[in-house]
Amino acid sequence: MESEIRLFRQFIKKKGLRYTREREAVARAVLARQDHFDVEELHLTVQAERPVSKASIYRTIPLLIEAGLLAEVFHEDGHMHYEPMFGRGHHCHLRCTQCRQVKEFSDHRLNEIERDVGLKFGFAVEGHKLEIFGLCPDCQAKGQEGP
Amino acid sequence: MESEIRLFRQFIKKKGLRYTREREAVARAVLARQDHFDVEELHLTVQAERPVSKASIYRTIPLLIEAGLLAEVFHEDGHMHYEPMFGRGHHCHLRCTQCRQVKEFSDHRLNEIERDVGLKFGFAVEGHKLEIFGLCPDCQAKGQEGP
DNA sequence: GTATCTGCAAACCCTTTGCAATAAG
DNA sequence: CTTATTGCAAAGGGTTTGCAGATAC
Repeated sequence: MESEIRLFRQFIKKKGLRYTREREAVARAVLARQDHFDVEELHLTVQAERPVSKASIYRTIPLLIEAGLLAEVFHEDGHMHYEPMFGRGHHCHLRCTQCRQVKEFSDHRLNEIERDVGLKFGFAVEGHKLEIFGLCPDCQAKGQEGP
Repeated sequence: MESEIRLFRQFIKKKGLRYTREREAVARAVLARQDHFDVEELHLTVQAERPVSKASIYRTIPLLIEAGLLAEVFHEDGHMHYEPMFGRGHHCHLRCTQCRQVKEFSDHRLNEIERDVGLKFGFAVEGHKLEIFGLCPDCQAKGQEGP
């Protein structure tokens, strides 16, 4: 984690910005998480270490994304959800449409599809987002026995 | 198109709801489109035939989605974008991150991935959303010659 | 005739922004 | 010291909702 923090500091400095306690606190909170979260949750996590306003959270998020430490996952329930990029390879999401739990997976065939589609349309592909949705085992079971 | 309208009418009736002029106007506007659109554009399209408030557009959208005539595509620029499902097979999107144009494609390997991931996690898969993004040929060219 | 639906306008919620005070370098 | 950054509170913009009048059936 410390190496990512150093990276973030370098990134901030290189842009001619100031490395503030608030920015570091947000970065640390993001790196400490292993799962998806929204701004509300991130704000609470950050608060545990240092009082930082939501405005600053919102202003720091684009920096973390540009620095490669954070990524938008999907917009749901009227707000954006994020995930840390700390030492994790690219992966996709499998979501239960009932209980909303999210599983992660990756599949090499996606790289092939990405390459082929890029070639076909002449695009310089930068990445992809795949989400598969359905009912998880638990919700399938509950669905059968009734409410 | 008339057959889809009939389908929608059946759907509405079966739910014990009322088949109003407004609902039909929104359904017709959706079916008439072949491309992506947002609520603002849909509202304008509907208005051409009949004055319908935005509130009614918003209230009708979930019905059209449930009826299988409409689908959410992605949330961008602070609002949701939709596409008609009128007689079109499932497809995915290739988007230019610069000019925002969207191409459609489909690939059989996605069905395989969907099936395999579902089996691995025990999910009853309902569908997927794949978006590949990158630079379209035009924007690549413009990028090289400078602004 | 009755219950649902519509339009309007206000409410909501997430996100962004203007500004004076504060802190980084 | 100088300029960027913060917190606050207000503004913004998409979406939802309460309510009285209109409409489907």
